[in-house]
Amino acid sequence: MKTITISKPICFDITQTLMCGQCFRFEKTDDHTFCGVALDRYIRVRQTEDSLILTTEEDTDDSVWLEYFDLEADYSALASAFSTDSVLQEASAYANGIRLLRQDRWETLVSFIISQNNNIPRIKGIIKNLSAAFGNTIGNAVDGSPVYSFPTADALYAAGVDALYELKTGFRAKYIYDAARTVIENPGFLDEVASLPTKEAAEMLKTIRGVGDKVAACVLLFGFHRLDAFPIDVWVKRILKTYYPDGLTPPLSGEYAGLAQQYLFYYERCKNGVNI
DNA sequence: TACCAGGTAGCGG
DNA sequence: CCGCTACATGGT
Repeated sequence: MKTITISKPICFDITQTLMCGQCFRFEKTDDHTFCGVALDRYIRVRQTEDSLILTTEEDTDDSVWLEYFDLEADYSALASAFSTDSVLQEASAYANGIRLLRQDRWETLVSFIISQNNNIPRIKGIIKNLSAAFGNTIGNAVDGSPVYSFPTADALYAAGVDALYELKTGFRAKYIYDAARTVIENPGFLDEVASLPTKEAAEMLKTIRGVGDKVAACVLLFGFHRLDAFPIDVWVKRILKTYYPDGLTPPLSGEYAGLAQQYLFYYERCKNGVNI
């Protein structure tokens, strides 16, 4: 194991970034420390006044994590596009520590299939159980318990739909299985999605059973770093109804609409006292 | 008990 | 092209 220290850029907060609902594999262990799995590695991350301190395996260097946490982008510049909108300005002032992670595509796809009509604690539980059952052991947590990678498509396909159902995935079991079948039958599927403009990419993702507009938008935003993808869930629906009766107009329809969405989503949930 | 949770497919109109 | 509902599960 080794420890990496990264000087903390402005507009970065580890708690906001890991608790804003974009990822499901981190647990908070104290005020500023999180443990979890990213890029098939077990990591511990802690934020101090001016640094991000990251403990991980020897086989990665700083650049891997700079990229994963998207620390090289100037979020203050991105957010400046929102200053024309008073609601969004308030949300972004509150949530401006969020960074849009560059997560694994396949994991993001399955995770957001699981997310449908579900709540975040239970989504995390299902993903943990799936990983323990069909992932690979990648090390041990601080308490000694084994840590597992997210299962490959091959592993989930081999497991079969019944085994997925056993892990309390409910009606989503057949959707997860269909996603695995899709990427196995067409190994270039996710690359092709990545090559398409956002709208066409969403249509391609939606050929998988259980992937609709919202899941596709989340997969594109969190797994393909498409900052123009705009997921509309129950929270965003309420926000739109209350503050945006005229529908999606800029900046909610612009090239950074997805970042705006995350600011609004996180702000609204915190305002309503939702603990993730 | 009924309703909700980062929704979607399948149906009838 | 709507709008409506079943769908698994666990928490409140």
